[in-house]
Amino acid sequence: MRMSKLYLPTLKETPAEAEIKSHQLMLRAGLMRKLSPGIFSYLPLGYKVIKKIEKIIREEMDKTSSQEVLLPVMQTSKIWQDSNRWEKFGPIMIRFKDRKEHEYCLGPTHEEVITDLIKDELRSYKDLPLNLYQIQTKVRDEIRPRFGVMRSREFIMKDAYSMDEDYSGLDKSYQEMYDAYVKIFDRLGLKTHIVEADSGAMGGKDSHEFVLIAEAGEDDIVLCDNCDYAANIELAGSYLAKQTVSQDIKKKKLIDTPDIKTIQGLENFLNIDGSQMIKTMLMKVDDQLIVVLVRGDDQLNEVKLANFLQATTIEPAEEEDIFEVFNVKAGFIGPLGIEEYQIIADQRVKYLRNVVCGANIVDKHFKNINPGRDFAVDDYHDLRTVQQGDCCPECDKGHLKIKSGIELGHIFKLGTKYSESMGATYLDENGREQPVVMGSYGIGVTRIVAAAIEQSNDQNGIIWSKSIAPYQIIILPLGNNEEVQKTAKNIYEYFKKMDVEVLIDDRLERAGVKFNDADLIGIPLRITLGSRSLQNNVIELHNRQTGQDYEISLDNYKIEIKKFLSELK
RNA sequence: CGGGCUGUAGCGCAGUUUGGUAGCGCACUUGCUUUGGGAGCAAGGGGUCCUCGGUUCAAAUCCGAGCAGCCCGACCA
Repeated sequence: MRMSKLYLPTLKETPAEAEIKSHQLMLRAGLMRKLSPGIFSYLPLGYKVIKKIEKIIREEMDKTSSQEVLLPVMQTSKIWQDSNRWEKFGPIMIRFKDRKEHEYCLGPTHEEVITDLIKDELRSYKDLPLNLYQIQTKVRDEIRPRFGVMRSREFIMKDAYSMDEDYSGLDKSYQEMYDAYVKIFDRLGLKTHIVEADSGAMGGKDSHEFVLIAEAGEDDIVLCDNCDYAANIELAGSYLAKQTVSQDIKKKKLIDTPDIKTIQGLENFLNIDGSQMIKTMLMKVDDQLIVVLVRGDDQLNEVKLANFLQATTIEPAEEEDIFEVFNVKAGFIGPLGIEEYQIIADQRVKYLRNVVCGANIVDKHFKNINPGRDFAVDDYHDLRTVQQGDCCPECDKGHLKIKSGIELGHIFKLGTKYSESMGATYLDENGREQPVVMGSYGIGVTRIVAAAIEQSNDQNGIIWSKSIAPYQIIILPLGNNEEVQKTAKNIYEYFKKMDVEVLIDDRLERAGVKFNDADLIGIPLRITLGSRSLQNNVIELHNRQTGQDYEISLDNYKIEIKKFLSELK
């Protein structure tokens, strides 16, 4: 491609709206432009990168038993009502009506469509297993789109759906996708961690995320520094030391805590650590009020609580509810004397002795409170969010690190959630009707572009890996010496003929402009030639990945550069 | 939805406090010079100053309402 013809508007200055590196560079390098918040147009260079990512995903998916389809963006409300998600998905779905007043949405995901698609065609266990995938734009009315393409309202996603007779079939399908994902991310040159994850709104059982560690990531993941334990913080297990409680049990005491409503306030006022307190919270769990206790220095993990209670919605209770249950405002609430409500506590609460908690009286707390003696707990469970430095729940020896990462892929075992509600069944060998057992497998295509840039850039711009670079070679003829122009063109034509993706900067620009743009757009190999180098019968080669420079004789540049091409990462 | 900030040329911004001819840098056009890491000089083009309303002889500037964008939070692949 000749750069004089390429629609590549690069920016010298960083747009003010872009916070993170990838967002800045995607705008500056002319990969995309914003239409409105979270909605982008992809320009030739950006779209070329997207197509390369899609190609790798396609190739690896086609090696599995999955087959590509294309499903609609515009979806009728009916299928969403069938799966009971029309209400549940909430405002994240863009909804609208057609001229006949029929309701539609723009697909935020495709479980419903795929289930609807297969339910009329699948008759027999002989039709299974089946695995279909698509690469499609999804639309979600995100509360707050940000970080460019990282959290956008329109994004391209590869999603696959597996359908099996039973759970052992699902396990196989899941493993096949898991293995394919490992290959895909490897080929993309992305160093991803595979972490245990929560299946969240999608529903289902096992789940893994493929996460790239990056400052800009929105996902917190937990890694052990000793073993290979890795999990999303939403479900990372909490280590519970073998407890020996030897402390004497002291007598309960009411104490004055004027206007002290927070754990930190109590720490300062009483000069006691948060670990010697009980934090009481009232949660609204699927419209039911439940009292939840954690240690004062712990944070409640709502995902763990939701999973334990098999709840779909969890939110902090309203002020009125708190008053109704405890007869006091937040800040002084405690678990004593509220037997008519269910009390659930984090497992670490069980081993607390002589601690502080709210007294359900304004400006008062209790001292020397002991679970069991002073109040009853209906259930103890792991409900706290793990913290940096915690002991590893897996190996017992290592300590946990918390890192932010970018979620690039997510695979779920859905089970029969959708097939049951939507009637996707088949007849088994005994002629009995059974729901199809499903799995769901997503990869964020556009997000990968951003992640790749986050992983690899420097102060001059993007540094693409070989597999997704829009072009492999960029040729910079400097000056307007005719011999230079002619030679550059010959080299360009040669690589074009060899099917190497090559750019030539034939613009009437100064050397500095060409160098800077070449760096900015991150092409792995740069060939420079000017009258100076031509006099010595050489061309200059710069490797963007290693930063190294070479002089290569014009007589054997074809072989030499081919070698460099094959050595690219 | 709550909190904070911002809307002035394609981009980055000043001007708003104290009302009085709409500016700077980059980019763009033309000419000359220059030509190996974002050139120099000269001449030029480009504005509903977010919108609507109000105050005033006079509004980018003051007042009111609205809209949009960005950041933080809740939420989320």
